[in-house]
Amino acid sequence: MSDKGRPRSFDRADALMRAMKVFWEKGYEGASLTALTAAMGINAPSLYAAFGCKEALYLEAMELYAQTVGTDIWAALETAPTAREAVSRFLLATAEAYSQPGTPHGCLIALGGLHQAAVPEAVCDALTRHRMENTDKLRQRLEAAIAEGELRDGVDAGAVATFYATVQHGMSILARDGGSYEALKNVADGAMAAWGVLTQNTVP
Amino acid sequence: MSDKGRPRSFDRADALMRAMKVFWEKGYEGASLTALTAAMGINAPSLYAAFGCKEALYLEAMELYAQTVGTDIWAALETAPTAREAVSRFLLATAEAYSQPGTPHGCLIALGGLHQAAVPEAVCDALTRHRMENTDKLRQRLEAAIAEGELRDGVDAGAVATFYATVQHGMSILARDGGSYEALKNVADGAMAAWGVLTQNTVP
DNA sequence: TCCATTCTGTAATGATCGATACACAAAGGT
DNA sequence: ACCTTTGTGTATCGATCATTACAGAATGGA
Repeated sequence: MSDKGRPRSFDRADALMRAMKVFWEKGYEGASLTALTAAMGINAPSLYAAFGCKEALYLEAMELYAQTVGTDIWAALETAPTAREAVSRFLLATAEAYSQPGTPHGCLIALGGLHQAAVPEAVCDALTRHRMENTDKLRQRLEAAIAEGELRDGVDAGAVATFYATVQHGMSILARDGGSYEALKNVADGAMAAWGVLTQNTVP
Repeated sequence: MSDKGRPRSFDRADALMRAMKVFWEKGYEGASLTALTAAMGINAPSLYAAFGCKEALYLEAMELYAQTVGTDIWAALETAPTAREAVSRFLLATAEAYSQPGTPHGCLIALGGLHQAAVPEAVCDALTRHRMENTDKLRQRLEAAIAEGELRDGVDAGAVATFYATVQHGMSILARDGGSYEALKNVADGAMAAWGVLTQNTVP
């Protein structure tokens, strides 16, 4: 029913990926329609026909980021045999991703929507929600480790998860400031240095 | 020589403080001239006569932030008797400042200029430089501790400083996401949990 | 008192923003 | 071949952005 009319002359998925990179580098407010259409190789009306509006395009780009770049980073959480290894690999994957040449440094989601006034409410909310969900993934992995007996019963999984998520967010800023892979790895190692003490603490 | 002509009808320092709060909450790009002049209680020509342009106003506001809010946070570095206590107090002061009711959450400097394209180059550079200088303050305190014998000779002061600065940057994002004082303190405690291991490591 | 100087408020500047009106092109269905 | 439907390119929309012309108001100095 929808294969009538003139066919689209560009690859929607490819255009979305290009838009994602622009948003990643410049942020929502820094990515002008002019910059977006130039990078996507299309004109404004095509963008609006295919994606709705800038806000909707951003939300799609954010999801694409989460499902491509994000997946690389978070995959370790589910494949590593122990929680400690999972968090360690997660941080090292972060260090690697954030210093990857050819892509913007730091995380689209961590660095986006930090100034409410500069961004539509829905975008700000979606970004905050994503950050929360990521913290939650860490927490769930830690809780699984408690259930499996790797970690002591009573370890505050939420607190530990918040700590590692926060370190990762800081790594985005470090990456934006030009921090090298070594600098990022150093932070990852530093955070893992807290593991022993953190997983000894119990909820009071 | 300059007390000729019609006197200024507003308090420049007060207006700058109000502008600082707007930039703090909204960021450079989110703070429109309309919002700035409204908060400052003056009209655009008065703003331009007193501060030059938006970019110059931002740079002044940033310096004011560093010398007021910033000083509260960094004071501990110089007053605490040991480096460990200095860093610990620094992180706790951060947790307190970033959750202070009545002020925007998180740090103006940590959260500013993270998207180059959305901000004048000079602003972006000044913010990055400030973040670097802050890391340097930590490093210098750690090096002093090495010189004094508190820390082992060979501890990588730069690496430890980068770790704690990065954690603090992450705390700004946590604060923006509504993280409570308890959540922020929890991160501070987590970072301090790494102290023992970090200060055992030596440069290879 | 009159002038030079500086500030204030109104109102407007050109530039850029996100978003579209419109006419034409390219496809399928009949 | 014709109609319907949808995408494309040009050119433009009103809104908002940062910035400023301009005329009047308020001061000190002559």
